Amino acid sequence: MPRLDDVARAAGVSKATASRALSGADGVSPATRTKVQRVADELGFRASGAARRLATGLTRTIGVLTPSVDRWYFGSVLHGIAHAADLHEHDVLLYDLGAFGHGGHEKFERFMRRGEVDGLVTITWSLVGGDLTRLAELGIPVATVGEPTPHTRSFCLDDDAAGAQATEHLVQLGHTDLLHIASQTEVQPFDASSSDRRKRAFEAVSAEHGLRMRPVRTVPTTLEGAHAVALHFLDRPDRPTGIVAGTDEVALGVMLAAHQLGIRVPEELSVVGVDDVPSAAPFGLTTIRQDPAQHGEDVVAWIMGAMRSRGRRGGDASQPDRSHTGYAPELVVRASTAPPRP
Amino acid sequence: MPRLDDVARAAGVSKATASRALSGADGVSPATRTKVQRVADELGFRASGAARRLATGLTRTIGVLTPSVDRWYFGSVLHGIAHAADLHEHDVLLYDLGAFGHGGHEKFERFMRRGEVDGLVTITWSLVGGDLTRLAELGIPVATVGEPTPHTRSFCLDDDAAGAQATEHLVQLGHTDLLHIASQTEVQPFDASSSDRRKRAFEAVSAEHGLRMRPVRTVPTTLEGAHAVALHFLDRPDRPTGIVAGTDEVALGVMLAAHQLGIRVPEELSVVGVDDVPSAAPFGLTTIRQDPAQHGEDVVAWIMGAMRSRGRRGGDASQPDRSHTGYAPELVVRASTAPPRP
DNA sequence: CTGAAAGCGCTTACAG
DNA sequence: CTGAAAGCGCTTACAG
Repeated sequence: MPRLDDVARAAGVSKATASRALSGADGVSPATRTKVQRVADELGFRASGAARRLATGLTRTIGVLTPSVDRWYFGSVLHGIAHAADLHEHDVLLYDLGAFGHGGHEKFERFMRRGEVDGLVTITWSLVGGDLTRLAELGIPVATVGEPTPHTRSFCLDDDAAGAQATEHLVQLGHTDLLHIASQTEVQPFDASSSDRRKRAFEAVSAEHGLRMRPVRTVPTTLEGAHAVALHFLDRPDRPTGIVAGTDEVALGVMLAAHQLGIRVPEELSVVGVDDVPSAAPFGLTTIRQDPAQHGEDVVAWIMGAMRSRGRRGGDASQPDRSHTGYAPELVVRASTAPPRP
Repeated sequence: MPRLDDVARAAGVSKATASRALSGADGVSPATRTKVQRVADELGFRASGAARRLATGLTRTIGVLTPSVDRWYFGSVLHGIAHAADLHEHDVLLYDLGAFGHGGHEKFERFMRRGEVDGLVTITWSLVGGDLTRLAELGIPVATVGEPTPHTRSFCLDDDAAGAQATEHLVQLGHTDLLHIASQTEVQPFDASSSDRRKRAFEAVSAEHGLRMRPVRTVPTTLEGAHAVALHFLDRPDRPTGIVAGTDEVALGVMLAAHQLGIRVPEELSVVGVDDVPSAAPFGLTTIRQDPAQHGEDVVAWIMGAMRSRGRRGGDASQPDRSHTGYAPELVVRASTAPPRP
């Protein structure tokens, strides 16, 4: 593996000049730059990342802390992050924390001990407020996607609007007897999780329109979990005419249970979800769309900007940016919702 | 941020001793070690990874090259990798290559240019043989999960056995008219992709039992893609009595299409998949189970072992291990398969 | 525009 | 068991 020194020697310049020529720094004559670059290519030179890190203090890496990678939302955010990081020539270091309390916290501590990154994004649900505070004190840009938080910059769907929009869609269709099925949050990070905010929006709209107030059901946050529970509480004559599910997975599980119980959707039961996962369309699920991959791209763009401004002002100059971006929900009407039957 | 030097001074020892005490190297008196550790804790010392990398040449990082993170198989493998890497105190660097030809190759080149890892796992479909050869020459342990390959160590489901088992299950039930629906492989990396091998096994079993030979259909590898295509070719009187789908996503898409066309499963159509995704159970899908997270854990375990033996023998001593591990498939019978109606 | 030199913060023979 | 010193391979003031 050739070193910078080899390139410099072969090009007949000093290490300093070779370094500048290769890094694109200015103050190098065009001729010299071209020559150094050619020699570097010929030799197959690849600068040592470790040496560069040590010299510059920059890792060119952004860290991701997530509770899961094998679920649609998290995978999509991660995809967006990876894509955007690549555009900025940054690597992504993945910390898959797993469920909180199931080894997640030890993994978090390990990150604190040895994770070396220039910027960090945490995908919600794995962290509590105290953790986020510690991260925010790391001296690097930190952002959260999936939940608004007072401790860091944050990005996510406007859950209040999403919950309201889903509920209002059914009210508009004429429903007066609705049930909200919330998906379980494994950890309660801040004052209100996404799930909580969607629930409250449902309740507010229900109250506003004077709907029958049924107690909210909370189910596991997977299709199979929601399905198992729905099989029980749907199988009774006094069931509602419409269901607002906290997520598409839950909605799909409910639809499947309804189908298996011989309850026709939407004739006898309307169902609306939140997410617009890829399988929502073939199942004809009416839902509220969000685009997590876009959120992932946006969070990286913000981190890159924040890194630049910190660099410029030499550190802890101004207050860190802890603003929140809420994405507007978009109702997608399909075949799972209709007016209630008289 | 305190440096090793600060710890050493505060503990009244040299940097060398402090380093040895902290790293757990032997040749340090117990008293000294304890003292150094205590001082390090008090000061909140965290060794610089960059400096350590430069001095040792080890990154304590393993790289993952994958075509996707937001699909069940890839997410699960990644989850297993992350978990096992954590156990070994290694970080994971994620390269989400995306579909080959859609920017995937440029990302691969970027990895070759600046990815610094001690071991590498590539999850199939994103790489072609030439790429794998280059990776194998990197001088670090490289393994592939998802496809057997001659270029590296590899791990995956025994696709031949899986395809045969699925087909034989339907034959055993009495079916003689089957259709295989294969999922599309975006790139054809080696001589036979998973999809190809499942297909060939289907054909071999069909021939062996003298079944009607229908041409294999190939569909997109998502539920929604398979669903759209199945809507067309299922809607005809001469449809088969049983379908062997290349994956659960495809099988689920087919079941949904059948349902929408008024074809009852399993009374009029049996369907079997491969994977056992979480939603297979609630949908009652008969399938061939595999456990990708386990494959991810195994591949990391192998990498750790390979790193140790390279270290021991100082480099390119013996031939690199390019063996293959095929996992035995496991048939899970549910409600989507039954004897054909007379 | 270019170069000599110091420095980033560790680890590890080598000597004692 | 411990320490002084060299070395890992870059970058970046500083001087010219």
